[in-house]
Amino acid sequence: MWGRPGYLFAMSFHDDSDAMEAASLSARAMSARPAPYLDGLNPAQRLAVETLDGPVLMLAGAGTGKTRALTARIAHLMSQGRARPNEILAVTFTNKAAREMRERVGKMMGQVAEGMPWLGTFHSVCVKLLRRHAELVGRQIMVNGDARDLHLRSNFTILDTDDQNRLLKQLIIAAEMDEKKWPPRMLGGIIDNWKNRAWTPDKVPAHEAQAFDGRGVDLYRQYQDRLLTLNAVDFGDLLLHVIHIFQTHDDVLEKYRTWFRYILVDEYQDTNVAQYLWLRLLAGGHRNICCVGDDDQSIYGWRGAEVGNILRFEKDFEGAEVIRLEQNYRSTPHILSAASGVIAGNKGRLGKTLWTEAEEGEKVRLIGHWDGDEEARWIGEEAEAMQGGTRGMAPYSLDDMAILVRAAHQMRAFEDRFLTIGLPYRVIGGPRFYERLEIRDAMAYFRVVVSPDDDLAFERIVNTPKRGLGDKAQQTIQVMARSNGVSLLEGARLCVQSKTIGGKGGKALGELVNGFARWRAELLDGRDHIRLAEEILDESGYTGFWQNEKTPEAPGRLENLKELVKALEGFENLQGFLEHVSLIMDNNSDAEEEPKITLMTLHAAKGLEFPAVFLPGWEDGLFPSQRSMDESGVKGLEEERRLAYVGITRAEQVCTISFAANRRVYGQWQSALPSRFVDELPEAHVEVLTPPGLYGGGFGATGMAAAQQSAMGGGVTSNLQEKAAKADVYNSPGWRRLQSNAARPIRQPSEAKNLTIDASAVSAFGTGDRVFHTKFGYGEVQAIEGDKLEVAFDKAGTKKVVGRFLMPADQAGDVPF
DNA sequence: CAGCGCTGGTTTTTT
DNA sequence: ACCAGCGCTG
Repeated sequence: MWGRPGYLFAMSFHDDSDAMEAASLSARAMSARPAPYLDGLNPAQRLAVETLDGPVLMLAGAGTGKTRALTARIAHLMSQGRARPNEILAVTFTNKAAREMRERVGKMMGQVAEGMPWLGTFHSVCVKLLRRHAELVGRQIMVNGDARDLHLRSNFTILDTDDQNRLLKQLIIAAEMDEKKWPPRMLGGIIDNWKNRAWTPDKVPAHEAQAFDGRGVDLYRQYQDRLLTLNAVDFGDLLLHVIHIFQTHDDVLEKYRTWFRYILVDEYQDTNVAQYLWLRLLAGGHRNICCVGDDDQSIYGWRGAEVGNILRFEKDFEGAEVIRLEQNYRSTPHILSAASGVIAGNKGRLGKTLWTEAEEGEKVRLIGHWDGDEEARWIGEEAEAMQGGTRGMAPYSLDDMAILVRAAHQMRAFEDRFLTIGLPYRVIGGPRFYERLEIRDAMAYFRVVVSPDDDLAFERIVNTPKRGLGDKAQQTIQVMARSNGVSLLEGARLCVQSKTIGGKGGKALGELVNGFARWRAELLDGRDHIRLAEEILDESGYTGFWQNEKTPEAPGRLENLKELVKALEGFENLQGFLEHVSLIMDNNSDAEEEPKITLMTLHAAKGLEFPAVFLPGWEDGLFPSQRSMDESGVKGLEEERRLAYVGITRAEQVCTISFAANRRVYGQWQSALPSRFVDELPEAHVEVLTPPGLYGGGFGATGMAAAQQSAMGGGVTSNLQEKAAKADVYNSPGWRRLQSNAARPIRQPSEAKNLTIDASAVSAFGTGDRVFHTKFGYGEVQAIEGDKLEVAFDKAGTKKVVGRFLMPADQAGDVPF
């Protein structure tokens, strides 16, 4: 991209030459030749890139090229000689966003991006700062009557939620509270909330004092003390501690204010109070801060994000330049208009008008269904049909399609349906890689080897795999450790030595303790850390434990463990790995072979785009979510509306919204009205599709059959109730409009049946065969109907599944009894 | 210590 | 309807 001179110039940032010198050099270099990174930017983007001084708010609507502008701005800062790569602070929320930005700056500038150590998530930047200044965090703590001055050390560990909960549980039990009524997770949530608002225990306001049975603040303080003694922090602390350091050490703050000449913030609408304070502190000197965001896409209020931050930007940073990116490069006019129509229902927006030069394209498609199952069936068929091109549209690959749901449980209906018809799909979301049980266990082993004092990690794995060390034995270890003032591992060693724990458990514990001694010695010897990691997992019996496990998840877990060991390659040693893994590792998407339709929540879809998007479940109560409205009133509703906006604006060409009149909710059939958001869609941009059987003669035979089927399937609802439900639905404005707009049926029901099935997979099984399914585990074939097999799974019950998702059980490593 | 049955809860999720 | 987490029993 950049020619040779630019590249050389860029490299010069790495030497220690004076910045002013660099500036004039750069000015000359740049005036010689236009800056290629400015090419193709529209006027607004260009303004956002070139307005370098003072506070800038880049209001970037969906699909308006904000990442492009942001990266160009970084390139511009560097090539103008305004800052060296290491003097730019650029923060994002997710590792993914950080990685993306790094890559794009890299492409633009050559290797310079490698030299941007301060491009990262809020948390990773804070870790870096905190490791430098850990000793500034500390206080006096009373331990057994003595006042002890404790402070954090720079090799502190970062606790995951699991560690956190176990710690809180101990505190709650010690406080003699009923942990049923006052669960640790709840306390964790409260404390998290407080930390999001940058409240240390002494700053929690009085009106929150009754939290957690009036003990919340006290337990919070104890928790913080406990963390300090463990030389540990949680995620919230990363920001909190840094803020505290900045607030109490002017010299440190001043140093970073000067050092970070320019600050860039991505997704500013998602910042919480703590992040906001952090930014204000750092930008307080020169105020060269550029925040990028879109108030209309603020969907994380429930976890502390403050839309207010972005709404208040001009007040907070006086004289701020607000630049709107409004040209959309993603979606068709119909889709944009539909999205704009919906979001217009919100009050107090900063306001933007998205426009596009794109072809008009398809209208947003709206379709109502009798129930959730039928909705899933219809979307499945539509997705199949769209691969070949249907309704006069171009063909789409499954990779180009996504189904975005409000709540994760909605995905089930689709998964069931897709498994039945053999439509390949992929689910995005679920637990992150490093949150998985087996990964945390493995990491706990590594942690104990690296820091033998890590009691939380030791506790986690002392009886995993099972070593015959129950509560009793573990308490004995605790007592031994505490009375000798040593770590749990050391306490365990003493228990073995003194035969306080004997028998089978004692023997196993002895082996474990010896193991740790051996691994630690090897670690200190500088043994190859990948080998060492494998050795730890094998010799501890952890790998073997999963090998013997016959659950459907076991093979996957072993796979993950391999993946974990592979990830070690990127690090010099175990210490380095542990330091970064909790912040850096995310879902690594394995290389995909075959096209698949994507299934995910609306939240997970933010920032993504797809040519064709399905938005099912637009029913009041589900979406907007009743709970959201109950708990947060109008604010909640507005956030839901933004979620709708995010959903629609994910679509590039085809956006299909649907709702069902009846849905099984917690096992009960419930009828629902179409979402109020359906009524907010501007009619001119919506085409109403006709569901199979619903129209052309009122509630036709097929529709009724479907209704009865579902009623029978549910086994609960009477026909009368069905009719009542129907009447309700028909009274809703959305449904009435749906009817009045209903176009004649365009689509012939048969056109969707064109999926090819691997014939060999079907014939490969016979009744009575043992088979393995990656999701349902092992089972036995009960019956074969065409391409579908009825399988009685050992754990998952009887399901109808397409043959291609099955493999013979013996090939899956099943040892028959 | 493992396995079973009971209970309660059930939006969204990052770091 | 379904799952997770807990306590009881063998």
